[in-house]
Amino acid sequence: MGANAASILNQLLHGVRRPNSPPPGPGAAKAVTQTILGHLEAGRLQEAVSVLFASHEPVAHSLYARLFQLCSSAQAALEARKVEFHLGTFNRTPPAFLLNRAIEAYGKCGCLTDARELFDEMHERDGGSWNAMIAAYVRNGRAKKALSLFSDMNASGVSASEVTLASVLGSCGAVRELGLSMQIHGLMVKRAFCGNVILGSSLVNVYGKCGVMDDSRRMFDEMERPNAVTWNVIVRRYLEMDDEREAIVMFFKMFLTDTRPLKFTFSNALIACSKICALAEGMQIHGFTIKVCLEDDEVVSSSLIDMYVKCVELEFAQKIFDQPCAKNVVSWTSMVSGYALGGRIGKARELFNEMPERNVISWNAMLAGYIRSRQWDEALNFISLMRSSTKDVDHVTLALISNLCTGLSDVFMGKQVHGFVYRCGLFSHLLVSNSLLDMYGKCGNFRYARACFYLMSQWRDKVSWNSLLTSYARHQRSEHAMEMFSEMQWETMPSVFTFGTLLSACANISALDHGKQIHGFMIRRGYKIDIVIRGALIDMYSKCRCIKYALKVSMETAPRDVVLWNSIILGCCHNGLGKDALELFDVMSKEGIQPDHGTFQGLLRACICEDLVDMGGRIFKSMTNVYGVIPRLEHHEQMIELFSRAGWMRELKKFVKTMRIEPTVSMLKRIHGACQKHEFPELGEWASKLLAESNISDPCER
DNA sequence: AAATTTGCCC
Repeated sequence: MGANAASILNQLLHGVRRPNSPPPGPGAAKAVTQTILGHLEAGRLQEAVSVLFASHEPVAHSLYARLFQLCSSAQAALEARKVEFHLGTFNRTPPAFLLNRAIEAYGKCGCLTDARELFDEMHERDGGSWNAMIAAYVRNGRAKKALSLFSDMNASGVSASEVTLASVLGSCGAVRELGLSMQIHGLMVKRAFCGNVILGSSLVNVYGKCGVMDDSRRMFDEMERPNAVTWNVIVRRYLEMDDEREAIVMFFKMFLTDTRPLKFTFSNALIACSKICALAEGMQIHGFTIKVCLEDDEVVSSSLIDMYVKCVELEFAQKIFDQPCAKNVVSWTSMVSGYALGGRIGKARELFNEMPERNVISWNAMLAGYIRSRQWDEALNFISLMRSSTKDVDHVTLALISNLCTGLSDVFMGKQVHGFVYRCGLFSHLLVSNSLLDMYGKCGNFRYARACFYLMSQWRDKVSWNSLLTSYARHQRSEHAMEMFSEMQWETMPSVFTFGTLLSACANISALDHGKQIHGFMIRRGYKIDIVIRGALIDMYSKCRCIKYALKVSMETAPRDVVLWNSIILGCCHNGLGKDALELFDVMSKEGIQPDHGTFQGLLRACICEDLVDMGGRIFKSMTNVYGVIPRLEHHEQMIELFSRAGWMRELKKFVKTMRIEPTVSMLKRIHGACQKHEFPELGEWASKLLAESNISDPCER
């Protein structure tokens, strides 16, 4: 494109230079220069260049240099070409330093072809020419080109200056060129460039980007006077290596020096706090921002709001958000997201509706809220609203819609999402393909799940493996899940997510040895035994009839959440310890944990195995009256089981007749059986009549 | 500077 434009320009130029135009009189050049300077002083670069262009006399080198510089900062490619043409036409061999300025100007304008042509045609290149050309590549994101030119430079015997090395190190960071960076580091030591703070910071940066944080930190510690940029780099690199603690520590260290943090450093440190919910540190940083009068800055206040949102301190976030200067799309989206993911969907939607402008991220934040709180219908409505309000749909939107299909167990809709993803060319996006894989797997469509999994061979990660593994385990294919685990280790490392699933698989097939091996493996390899893993361990040990271990794991350490308690209570029931289960419920209540559906299934199961019919009845009533947990189908089934086993037929009748739900076929069968055993025909006939009717209306249910 | 996939009980 550049060459094409240049050739058109050449034609134009030849038209301008008429051969029979009168020769310029004496003093004409001076007049031209004056006119040009006049235009420049008034900021009219275009006019100045036009005057030069029409003139048939060379001007002073310094004027060319100034024009090139102005073209650079104004990013005026056409003007730069005109100046270069004039320079080349009226100077047989223009000095290298001027041509270097031209290369710089082309680089700044993004005209790499022009820059390179000029560079290649130069008769005499100096170090500056190489620098200018390398910098042009770097500026336009062509890191590999920059590095290959650097190698040409070395081959041609030109020695690199500090300026060159700074550009080159930047490119090394972009393409993770650790080897070359280390060579440059060596060269810097040899040429005593190590005191150069820009080069030092570049090395801290490049080592961090290449993932060798220890080297990055050593370089940082060796630097005598790290500046604000150096500090920013080290904080940022720790953050990107997921070492949020160290990022925060470095930020606080910085505050002990006299260096004033850049506002980006504030936001980097705040992001680190957000990621690990470090509220106390975040609040201290908030204090610092006030101290240096940056709390009103747009970027800093957005970061503060997001920090409070992520630490679930919505009141604090709201307080900052209420300041007029803090309101922009980003902070607004943070607030919506905070309320939405915190379950305060109504408040989130209110705020969303008030937004003066929204982008795709704002829409996604709201949609994520509906899906997180399993409000499927609202999510569907919101999606149609989104489709009619904006053209914006990105990979996150598609992953969210795929999750919605998973929640609805709607493979049909899921396939439509898949088709849409395919047409957008987004299937190779890891987030999207993982969501689709998960959708097929969780819906039990293993043919499609497998197909996705193989198509993803080139880019799948441990999330893909975990997702498929879990889908198998949840569809009663635990052995298959265990086999996949061995296969998985050829490709990626297992994570706590993997072990959570595997332990549950072991529990379901009573594979105590496997379960113990996993437990031991996790301890030996230093995996964190978090609350989910502890729940899975308790479940595994108790289902494998190893209640001693189960109780040991459960009582070892707090905290315990409701799922963990449910595992303990159910675990006791599995081992015939109903009374203990009921006692443990009191301990759970004393810890202030609210029971849920699962808890009551455990308690009713305890009553069944201990024949505590009265107690069961009281517990069932307390669900609605005391705990506000609406009994589900399973609880009704358990009550029927409880009365039937004990032969409490009148109570059974009363319960069945006052149930708020329709009796299922399996309930009717259980009732019918009990009535026969305990000779209670009045209810038995009712049950068999209903069974006969359901056989006609629903032949599939048998 | 904001949204995003995988795990335990029922």
